[in-house]
Amino acid sequence: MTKLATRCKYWYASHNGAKARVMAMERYNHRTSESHWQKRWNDERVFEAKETFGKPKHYVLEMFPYPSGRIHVGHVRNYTMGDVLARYMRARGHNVLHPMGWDAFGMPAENAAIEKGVHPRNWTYENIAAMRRQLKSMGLSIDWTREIATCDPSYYRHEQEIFLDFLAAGLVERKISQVNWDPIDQTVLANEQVIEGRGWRSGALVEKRELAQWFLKITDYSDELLAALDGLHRWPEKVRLMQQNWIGRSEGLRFHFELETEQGSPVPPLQVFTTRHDTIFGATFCAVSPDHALTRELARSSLEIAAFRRECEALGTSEEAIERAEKKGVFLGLYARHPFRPGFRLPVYAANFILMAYGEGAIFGCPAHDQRDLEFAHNYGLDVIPVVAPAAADPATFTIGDEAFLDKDDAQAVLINSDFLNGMTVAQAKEEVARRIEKKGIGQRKLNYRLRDWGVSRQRYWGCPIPIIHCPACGIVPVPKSDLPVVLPDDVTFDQPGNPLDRHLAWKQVKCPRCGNAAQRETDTFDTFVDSSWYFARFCAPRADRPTDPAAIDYWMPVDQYIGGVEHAILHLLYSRFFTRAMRRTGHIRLDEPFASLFTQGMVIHSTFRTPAGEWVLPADAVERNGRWVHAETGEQLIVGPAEKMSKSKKNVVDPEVIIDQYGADTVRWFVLSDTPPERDIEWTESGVAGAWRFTQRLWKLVNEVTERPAEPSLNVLSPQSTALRRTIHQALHAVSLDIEGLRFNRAIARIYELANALTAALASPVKDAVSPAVLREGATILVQMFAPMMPHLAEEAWRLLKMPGLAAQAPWPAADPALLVEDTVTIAVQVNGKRRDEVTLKKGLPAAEVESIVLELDNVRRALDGRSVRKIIVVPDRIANVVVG
RNA sequence: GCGGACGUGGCGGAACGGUAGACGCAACGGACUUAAAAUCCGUUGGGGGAAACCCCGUGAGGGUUCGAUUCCCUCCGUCCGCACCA
Repeated sequence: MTKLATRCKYWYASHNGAKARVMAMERYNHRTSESHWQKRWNDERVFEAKETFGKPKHYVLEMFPYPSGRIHVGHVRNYTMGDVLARYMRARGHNVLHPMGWDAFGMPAENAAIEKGVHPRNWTYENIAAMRRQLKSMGLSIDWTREIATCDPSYYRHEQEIFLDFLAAGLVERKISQVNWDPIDQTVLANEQVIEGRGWRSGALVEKRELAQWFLKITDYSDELLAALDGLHRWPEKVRLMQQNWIGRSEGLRFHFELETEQGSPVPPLQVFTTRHDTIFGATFCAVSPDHALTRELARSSLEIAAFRRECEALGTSEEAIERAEKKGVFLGLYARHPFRPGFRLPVYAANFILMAYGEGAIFGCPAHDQRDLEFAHNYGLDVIPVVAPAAADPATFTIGDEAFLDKDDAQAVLINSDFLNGMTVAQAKEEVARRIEKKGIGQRKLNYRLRDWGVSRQRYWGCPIPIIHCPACGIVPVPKSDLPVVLPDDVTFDQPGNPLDRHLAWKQVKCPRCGNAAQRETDTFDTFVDSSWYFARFCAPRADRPTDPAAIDYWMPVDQYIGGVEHAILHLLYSRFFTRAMRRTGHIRLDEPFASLFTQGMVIHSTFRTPAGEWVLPADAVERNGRWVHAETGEQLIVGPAEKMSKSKKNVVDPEVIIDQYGADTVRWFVLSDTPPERDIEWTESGVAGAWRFTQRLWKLVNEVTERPAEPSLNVLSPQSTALRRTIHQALHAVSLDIEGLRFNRAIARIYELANALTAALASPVKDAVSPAVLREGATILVQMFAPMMPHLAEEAWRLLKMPGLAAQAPWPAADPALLVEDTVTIAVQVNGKRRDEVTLKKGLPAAEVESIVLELDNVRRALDGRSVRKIIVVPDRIANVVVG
C-alpha cells in the first residue's frame, strides 16, 4: 500500500515541462474504476444467463468453494481462468452460464462451533458474505442471481428427494461396515483424519468399529464408469488414468476349494479370487482375511484365532505399518483339496495380508510367483513349487530364492511342474485352467473391481439430514416426499462430544409415517461429497421446485468447461460421474457425463521465510535489501526456503484482498495468468505482481496516446508500415483467440505483450505519420478487446476513452481479417547439413527449384560448402531449405 | 512395487520433427533528473573474434532422420497418484 502511494506521487512529480501532454493524462486508478464498472455490470445485468434459443450455449464452471471465510490466491487463479473463458465465449456470441455457489456443509463449521461457541449456520453464512464480497471485488462475470449454498434447505431438500429416488431405484444400501471410530469425540473419522493411528483432534487411538451405514451403489456402475473414460477426450489423460486405477478392474477367476478338517470331515467350500490361475499347480496353501466369515466363526471356539484377529485389528493400516508388518497368520485347522491334484491338501490359514474388501477375502497362495506368498511360506515352512520359468531355464534345476518369479505378460515364460499345463505360455495356461474350472462347475471367470461402494453416513450435525425414519415395527421407512425437507434443527449444543442430532430428542423422536407408532429419525447426515455431486445440475435452474428443470438442464448440460484443482481428480469427479448416471436412471437428467471438458489447474506456491530461530515469517513481513531477505521490522536476516504450497502453518500465504486493494483486481488477474502454463504450479512473487501492475499503466498510457492522434477516417490508402502493423494486429488477434480457446493463457498474454510492444514502437516511430492514426486506433481497439477478458475493468475504461459504444464486456469479439493472416513473403532458414547458416526472405509458395538456386548463391552457404559438392537439397516450402553435402 | 508426468539461460517459461531461448521477471548500460524512484531506449545462454562470422549448448548416453527440445531405447534426477488389490 505505502509502496504504491509513493510511486504515484513521484509519477506525477516527474512529468513536468516537456512532458505536459502526458501530464494531462490521468493515471489509471483501479480504486475508483473497478468498483464503478462492477456496479455498471451489475446494474445492467450483463452477466445474467438466459435460455434464449438460436444462440449456442456455453457452460463454464469452476469448482465451487468451501466458505472458509476468506478467498485464497488459489481461488483467484481458478476463478480468473474460468472468467477469461466465460467473457471470451460471451464475446464470441454464446449464451454463457457462469454461476457461483458454496459447498457449505462440513466439519470446519462444527469445529468453529466447538471452539468459538458460534452456531455453524451463522459462522457459515457470515463466511459466505465475506467471500462473496471478495469474489465480487475480482470483477468476475458471474450470474449472481443463481447463487446457491448447499446448507440451505432450498438446496438440500432436493438432495433428499434425489436420495429417496435413488433408494426406490435400488441404488442405496444399508450395510454394516468398518469405520475409524474416535472414542473421545465419539464420531467416525475419515481416513484423512486419522494421523498415525490417532484422531486428528482428540489424539485418541482410533478404533475400528462396525456400524450400520448408508451406501450409494457406485459399484453398479464400475464397468460403465471405467469404459466411459475413453470417451472423455477433453479430460486430462492423467485424471483418466487415476480414475482407471482407482476403479481397478482386473480379469480373473473365482472358484471354490472343497474344505475338510484335519480328520477329513467336510466343511462348506472356500471361495477364492485370483488373476493368476495359471499358477494353480504351484499352490501350497490357502489364506483368508482375519475378517473373513470363516475366521470369525472359528475365532469363537479358538483362543489362538481370536487372539490373532485382535492383533490384526490393533495393527495400523498406515503405509509404514504395512511396510514393516511381517507376513503373519494362524492355521485354521482346515485343509483345501486341490482341484487338479487328487489327494493333495493345502493348509488353510488366516493371514494378515489378505484384505477382506478385495475379491473374496480369500486366496490360494503360490509362493513361487507372489512375493507376499513367498514371505509367508518362508515364515511357516511351506513348500515353494516353481511352475513358471523363463523359456531358457532348465525346468529340472529352476529354483526360487528370496525373490518370487513374476513373469507378468512375458510371453517368453512357460509352465513347468504343472501336469496338463506344461509347456504352455501364461496366457494359454490361464485360458486352460479357466476352461477346466468352469467345466467342473466349481467356478467361473470374473471381473473384479477395486472400487467399493460409497459410504455416505457421517455422525455429524452440519450436513444434509438423511431422510429416513427407523421404525421398530416397519424397519427402514423413507420420509414421504411431502414431508421434505427434513430440516436441521437450530437449537443444538456442542458442549458434549458426539453428534448433537443424536441428543436432540424433540427432533429425533417422530411418528412412523407408515404405522404411526413411535419411531426415530436417522441422525446421520450425508458426506459433503454428496452435496457437490449434483450442484452443477442445480445451477441450470437454481430456484426450480424439483431438483432439476428438464428444459433448463437439457439446454445447459453438460458443463462445457470445468476447472478445478487436481486434488479432486478421483473423489469429487468420480462421484459426480456416478451421480449423473444415477440421476439419469431416476429421471432427473438425460445424460451420462456431466463435464464435457475438464481442466486441472496448478497450485499457487510461494517461497518460505523463517528466522534463524526457526519461526515462520509472512511474505508481507519480509523485504529484500541488497539481495538479502530480512524481516521488515526487526531487520533480522531470514532464511529463504524453496517455493511450496501455501500453508498457514508455514505462513507462506498472501491475502488476495490486500493485493487487490493495493494493485487492483486487473493486475492480480493478469499476474495469475502470466508466465506459467495454467496446469502447472505458479510461484507468487511480488516482483511479478508489480510487473503486471506496470503493464496496466503502460496499456493505459498507450490507449491515451493513440486517442490523442488526430482522427483519420479511412483505412484505404496505407503506407507499407501501416499495412505491416495491420498484419501484426490481426495475426495477434488470431493467435490470442486460439490461445484462449485452448486455455493457454500464458501464451495469450505473451502475444498481448507483443502487440502492445509493436503499437508502442509504432507510436514512437521517428518518421512522422509513418503509421496511419486509423491503424493505430484499430490496433488499440483490438488490443483492448483482447485483454478485456483478463483485465475487464481497465478494458472498460479504455473502451470509454476510445469512444466505443456500449460496454467492452458486451462487445462482440473482433474478427481477424483472413487476408491479413496470410503473408506474401516468408523468411526461411537455410541450413547446410542441418546447421543453420543463413536466412532468406522469399515470395511465398516459390517453387522448390527456384529456392534451391537462390539458396546456393548465398555467401554464407558457399562458405559453408567450402568447395564440397552438393548431394541434395531438401526444401520444405515456406519453411526451410537444407543443403546436404556429400 | 505399479502407473504417470517432468528435466531448456540467473528465474518463470516459448518453440505443427524445420532459425532453440518468443514473452515476462531479474540484472547491467544509457537518456531524463540536483538526486533517487518512476518512465523511456538498449544489452543479456556459454566461449572465440575488431568485425563478418565461427564453435559449444535443451539432465547423460545411444538410435531413427537431410534435420531432434520434439520420435524411439537405456540410464540419472525431481514430482505426483495408487499401493499387502491376490
